[in-house]
Amino acid sequence: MHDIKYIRDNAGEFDKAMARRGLGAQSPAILALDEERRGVLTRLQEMQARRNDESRKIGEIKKSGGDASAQMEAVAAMKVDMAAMEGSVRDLEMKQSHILAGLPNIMGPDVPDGADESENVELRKWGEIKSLSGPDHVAIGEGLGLIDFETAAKMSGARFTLLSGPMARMERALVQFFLDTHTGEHGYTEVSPPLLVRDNALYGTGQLPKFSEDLFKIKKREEGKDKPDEVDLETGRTTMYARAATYENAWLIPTAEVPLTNIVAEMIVEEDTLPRRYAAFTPCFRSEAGAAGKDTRGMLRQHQFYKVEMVSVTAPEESAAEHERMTACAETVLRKLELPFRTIVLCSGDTGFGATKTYDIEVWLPGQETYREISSCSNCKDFQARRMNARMRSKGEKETRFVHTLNGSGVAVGRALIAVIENYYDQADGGVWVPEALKPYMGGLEKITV
RNA sequence: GGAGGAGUGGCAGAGCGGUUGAAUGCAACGGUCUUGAAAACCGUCGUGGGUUUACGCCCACCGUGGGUUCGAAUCCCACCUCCUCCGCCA
Repeated sequence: MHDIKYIRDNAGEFDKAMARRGLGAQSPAILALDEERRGVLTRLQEMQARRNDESRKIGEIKKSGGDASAQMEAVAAMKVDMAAMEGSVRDLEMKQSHILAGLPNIMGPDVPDGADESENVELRKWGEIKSLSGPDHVAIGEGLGLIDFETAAKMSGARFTLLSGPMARMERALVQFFLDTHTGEHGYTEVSPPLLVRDNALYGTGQLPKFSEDLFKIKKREEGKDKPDEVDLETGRTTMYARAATYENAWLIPTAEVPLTNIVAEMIVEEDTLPRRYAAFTPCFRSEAGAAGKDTRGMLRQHQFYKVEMVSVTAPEESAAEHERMTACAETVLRKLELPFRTIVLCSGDTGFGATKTYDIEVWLPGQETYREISSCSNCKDFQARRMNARMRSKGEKETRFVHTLNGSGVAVGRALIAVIENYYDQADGGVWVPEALKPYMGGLEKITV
């Protein structure tokens, strides 16, 4: 959400920032609307002031036993005009906030210009690539009989995976390792948040209203429709989305960023309790509506995956440094896993809606002979805070300021599993070595073999 | 699912339909006192918005949205949320 005052005072700057997002000049329309809104508002308020005055007089007249019917009639006559103006103000306000809520965040000056992901800029590389190429996780996992896409598809459709045995355990081991590292060494507080959230939470982090098609929604069962007994006995199909009759219109979280960031929604936090650092392990649900046909092989892009997420809430002055720190925290777990990675800064065309600046960490995948995203760390500054009204107060200060929020994967568990499988593959026997860091979580197992 | 209760400022908690934006307490801030601090005392102290060069003036906000009224925190309706008890349940 953008500050209309900022746009009023910095229309040129604002339009330049939107131009970097590939948008035309936004301020003329916004400012015209704003002016109209304020014009009507001022006239309405003048009328309200007059009404209040008259009403007060009526009260006085009546108290002293006089006849106030003339005044009462006059005020009653004003009501028609006032109602119209109220409607018009509300209308204009809604139009305005609709426009403002739909515009992306202003990017940092140090974000490189570029049209798409091909123009992202590599910042650093780490690790020795031991296998430049090799079988992908699908071949390896199916060879071991521990990754099963067909069975998952049977019950759930495309973009689901079923892991079993030591492969399932390794996924859990990654989760444990990531969380233990971030809570034990990086100062994050572990959180186990709700996975179903309301509209306003998703609005706060910026997924709504623009990106609803990327999400899964729990729909209320309509009375008389979608009943469990309406399952078609021949096909076994039903149109029912959920049986939770008491819970309606919730969304499955696409990332723990949503519940974690919303912890501070509607709050005024004392500055000395900042930074707040939260880490959570959660499933993530994404419809992948815009990715049809993309990454269809394997478990790289799923409707459901696990992720350990980091969220920081900081004072405005601290967010840039926190961004670097958070990215380093994500890199650390990859270092400990000895997985080769590179860190890039996303160019203007690839930076997400709510971010001012985003670092992606990409891990080397021998099966694809390329680096693929495994973490994304963004500084949203006050963009989300404004939307969710998350503020802070400094010691001794009276006024509040919006906090800055940051989020980053620490890291995506499914993709980390892919990276381990492919980078620790032993072509001699088709097995997968267990990374040193994961051994404590694998009961000391050295290697996954047939 | 059934039956009740409640939503007011940073927090707690009052509030006959007519200067109530809202008592009181706590917290916070400024000051007096003190070597310093505490205590005590005095004072300040909600948010958002419009307008003004400025002092200021004005408007809105007591869960949300409607309604009644000349006038609503206060009355009516709907909704949302939270709490308690019962039932069911991992």
